[in-house]
Amino acid sequence: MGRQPCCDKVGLKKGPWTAEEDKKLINFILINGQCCWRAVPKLAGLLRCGKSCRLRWTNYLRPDLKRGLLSEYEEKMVIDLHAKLGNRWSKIASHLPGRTDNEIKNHWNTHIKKKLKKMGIDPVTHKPLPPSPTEQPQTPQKQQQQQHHQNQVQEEQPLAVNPNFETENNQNKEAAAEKSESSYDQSSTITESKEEDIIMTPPFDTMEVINNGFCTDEVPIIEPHEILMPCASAYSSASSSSSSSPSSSNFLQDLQLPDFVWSCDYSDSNIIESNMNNGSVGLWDDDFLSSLDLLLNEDVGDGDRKQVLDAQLNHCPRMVMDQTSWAYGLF
DNA sequence: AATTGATACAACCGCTTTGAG
DNA sequence: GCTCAAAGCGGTTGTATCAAT
Repeated sequence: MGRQPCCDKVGLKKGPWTAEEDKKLINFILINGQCCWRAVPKLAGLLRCGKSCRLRWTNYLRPDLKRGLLSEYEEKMVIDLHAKLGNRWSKIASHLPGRTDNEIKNHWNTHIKKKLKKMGIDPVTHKPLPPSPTEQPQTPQKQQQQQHHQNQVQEEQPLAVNPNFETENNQNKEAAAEKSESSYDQSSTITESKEEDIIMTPPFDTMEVINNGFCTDEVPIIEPHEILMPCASAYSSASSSSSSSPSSSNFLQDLQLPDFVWSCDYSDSNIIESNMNNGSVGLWDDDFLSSLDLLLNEDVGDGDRKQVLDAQLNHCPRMVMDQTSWAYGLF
């Protein structure tokens, strides 16, 4: 009974990925799509654990990833979502297309935490930090008043980070309503949807703090719709502004990938439509696929190339349709 | 120029959840 | 219904880079 272990861990490579390994992984997933990570290393000719391949793909190689610093808007969303969801990074990441849980987690630990502390906000509870011993301690009455005020804020100002949230909330409510209609056990359904779907009101008005006092001067203000960059330049700028391992920094240059639009703003379908209409090259456009094919199959003779390309193009629609996390799945 | 400390982020580890057998 | 591998997830570590001394 049971299955074979995911990997025997003997002779498996660890540490930073090389451009060659990235190339192999990209090539494999281009052809086969994401399936059965256990088999990926063997089939792709990698001395890596399947888990490692999955992480490398989801956190770094996935084509719909945005790179670079989080925009002010994204930071606000992260803070707000963290207030509601806690350290459930994958849940938070699901609200930020193109961002991974790992990326958000890292950004939280390195940037946002400090900023919140600087502002006198506890990054764990999202409540004002207790006064330092040098400050006058609050009387119980004052604390009660403050708590009362927070409760009022909670009641009076349902969170509205952005229109999408409102839509989501409505959708969640509708979903919850549907659930309750279809389920006899209403109480458990509601509890579950509260837990998983409904965006709860934060313990205090985070956005007020953000809007009034959030220090954003350390972060370049880039609205999501502005993040539409030629791949090569985007990566070179990202790698020049941030430190990353030699193997991972600028890996696209290592791979000598052609220029194309590596990421786009999934939050604005109009922009996507506009880009598609005006002929901007999306990642999985035929142009890209043929370019990448030329790269990845550079050792394939001209006669074989068309055959390989056709085979890959046949596979790609399946891959795109299969992966809901991918951009086109969001349309 | 060398050393040290801080920072950022990719990758790993180990626990939990999911689902196939 | 049980077992166990696969996948998912969050916490932690390792390492490259940069700035300060």
